[in-house]
Amino acid sequence: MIRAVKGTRDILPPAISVWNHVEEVARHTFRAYNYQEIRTPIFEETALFARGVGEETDIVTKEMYTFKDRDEASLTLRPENTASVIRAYIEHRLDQIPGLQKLFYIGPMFRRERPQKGRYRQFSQIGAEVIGSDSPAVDAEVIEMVCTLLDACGVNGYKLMINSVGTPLSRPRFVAAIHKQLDPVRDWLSADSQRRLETNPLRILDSKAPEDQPHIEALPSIHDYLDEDSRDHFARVRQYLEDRGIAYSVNPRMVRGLDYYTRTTFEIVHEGALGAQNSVLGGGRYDGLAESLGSRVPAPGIGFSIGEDRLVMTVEQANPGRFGHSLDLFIAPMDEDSFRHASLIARQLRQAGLVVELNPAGKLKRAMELASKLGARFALLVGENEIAQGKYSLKNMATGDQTPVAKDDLKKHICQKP
RNA sequence: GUGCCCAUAGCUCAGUCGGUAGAGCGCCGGAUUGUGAUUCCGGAUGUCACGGGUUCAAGUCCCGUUGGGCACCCCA
Repeated sequence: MIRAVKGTRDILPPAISVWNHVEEVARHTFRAYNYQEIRTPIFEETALFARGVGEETDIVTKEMYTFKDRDEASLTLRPENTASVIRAYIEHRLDQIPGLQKLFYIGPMFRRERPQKGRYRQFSQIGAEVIGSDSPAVDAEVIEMVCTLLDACGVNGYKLMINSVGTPLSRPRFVAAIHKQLDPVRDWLSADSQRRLETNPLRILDSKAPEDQPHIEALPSIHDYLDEDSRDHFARVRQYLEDRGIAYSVNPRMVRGLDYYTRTTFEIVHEGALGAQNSVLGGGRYDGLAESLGSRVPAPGIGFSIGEDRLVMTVEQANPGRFGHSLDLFIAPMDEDSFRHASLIARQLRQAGLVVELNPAGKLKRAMELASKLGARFALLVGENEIAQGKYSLKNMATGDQTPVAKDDLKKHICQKP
């Protein structure tokens, strides 16, 4: 038997209805904040991600699905979408369009990791980018929007964390400080952190190893090493969040795994359905990304991405069974003539916007059983008597009440709230 | 990439000391005429994940593979 490949999965009804709901809420929220959708290809030249995400990142060094095209070009299934959006921004000279570019996307990403709860090799992200401004006002609006989106999904109890990671100019000074303090004690660090000291010292900050904790706590804060502009930027972001009544905590240990982040970074975690992968959403500012991808004009930006799989898990837990498919009317014709007659009724009611299932002619008992199993709100019995009288037997499946209704009154009866 | 746990019917799971496969739910059919969700009766569930080994005999013990779960690394 051929099965879905490791780390991928089928999303079947009724689970799909939660996905649709989340996506509808997202689109609605994006529209309110004046974002427009962008769709970029699902694969790109490998160099885009290598340069955009960072040559030394885990994503690039060990998680990408990279393959050779027939002409030997190296292509990669996108592991994230920010680099692609910036590529499109540069390629189509979107800087020439008046105002900021506020773009959102929903779609699959691919990373070859070991699957576990909340982590898949093909997963979906809902994300957005605002390109063309380095104002902290934009940061605050973006963060407000993601909170609005989670609220609209009915997610409660999430925690917003923010931080500033400085700039490519200020960060090396902090990294130097980490080395100065940790190099002498490196033998006492966890094996992972000893490795990180070489590859990405910032990562040591959020190490979970118990033996690292005393050394981490002794480290200075990254905020002590921020340049003047970054410090001012961060203060204003905080001010704007407070103006909006958005609860947050500053987490100076929060470092993100992609090289392009500058200044503001943020993350939302939710305890509950998500196991160890409790991060629902992450994002940050990337003021130098466009130029590192070859833009001749500066294009500062900020963006985020929501792990849709994780958001769906959280929404499902908060509202179990709430987004099921609904069937307004099940039509049960009793014989061939009734079926042909009923098909016209079905067509009319479907055009009127109702969800209608037209059963083939057959035994009424079986039809009623099926109507019940399908969760139909109403059943419509169509037989010789009904056709002769011009009134059809409409049965409310919840109450069992059954009344004769003329064709033109059917919609009115079915649309009545029980 | 590393570690631990797991794999029996569509689903959730029993399966004793190694002796030839079971339950509940669901599914299908029936209980005379045109009425479901609630009754009663009946039926089919299956390469016991796959491959090898030990044994007279393997769902059961051993090895490998694949898949899944959880955690680490890392991230959404």
